[in-house]
Amino acid sequence: MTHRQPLAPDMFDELCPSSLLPFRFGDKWAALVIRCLEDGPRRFSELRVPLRRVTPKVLTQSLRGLERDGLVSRTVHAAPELRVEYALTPLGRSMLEPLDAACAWAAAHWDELLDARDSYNAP
Amino acid sequence: MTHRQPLAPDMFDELCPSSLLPFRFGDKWAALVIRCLEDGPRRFSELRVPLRRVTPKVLTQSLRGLERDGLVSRTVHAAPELRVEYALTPLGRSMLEPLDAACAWAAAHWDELLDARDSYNAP
DNA sequence: GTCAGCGGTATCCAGGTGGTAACTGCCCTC
DNA sequence: GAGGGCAGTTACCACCTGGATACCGCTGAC
Repeated sequence: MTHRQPLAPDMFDELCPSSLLPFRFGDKWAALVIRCLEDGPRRFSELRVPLRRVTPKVLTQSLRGLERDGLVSRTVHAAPELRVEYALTPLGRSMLEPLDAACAWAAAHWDELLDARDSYNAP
Repeated sequence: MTHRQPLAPDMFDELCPSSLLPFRFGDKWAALVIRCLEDGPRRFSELRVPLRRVTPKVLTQSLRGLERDGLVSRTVHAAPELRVEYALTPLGRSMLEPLDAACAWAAAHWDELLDARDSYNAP
């Protein structure tokens, strides 16, 4: 399986910072990484395109965490050139379901959430 | 609406520490608080029973966060005696859906997750 | 008048998370 | 043989979260 479209640099520009949401999947960037891997394996440098706010160190951390939990696999192709591919494992793919549920909730209640914060800060 | 059963001290003893899961809802204790409020409003001291590992400061923090996000309401009854009740708002109740999705995923894949960690730490 | 229970606060502190900046080794191309 | 891309690593640092401990004001019961 190879991937179709290159990842766009502004892929997550519209997305609310995950720190605003009342839930998190894995560490700060894990959910976005999983989204990037949704339709096929990606290389390290490929992931850095939409996640350009993340430094390589932090991206490595996040990927190692996902790998440790068996959600993402890491494959090194040494020849003909160095090529490291990250892909969702079946377990990782199964996590798209709760992730989608969370995203759907956030999309449906985003305005309520913002209103609640506003009226709490300035009542 | 009043609550039926008192909360048991060992309510969450079996539950895996949320830090082991690849996702979190709100802060460390928020998901458990929401579960406690699932079938009716509860008092501060009532919540402390199953959440006895949480100090009052931290529980207050968590409740304030949930209140700020409009997921939980706080009502003070001054008479005849001081009585503070926390309850799920409709928004908070709507969050049970993604929360259940996450719990179902965790229950279904808990063993895989543990295996993945084991084999990562000792390959 | 003292004491317990309620619903918290105040203060301090340790550890973890995320970020910056710079650097590395390897291969390939020019 | 110099430079550039790939896939990171290293060292350092700031902030935030969560926890420990102690304390507070109020009320009602004894």
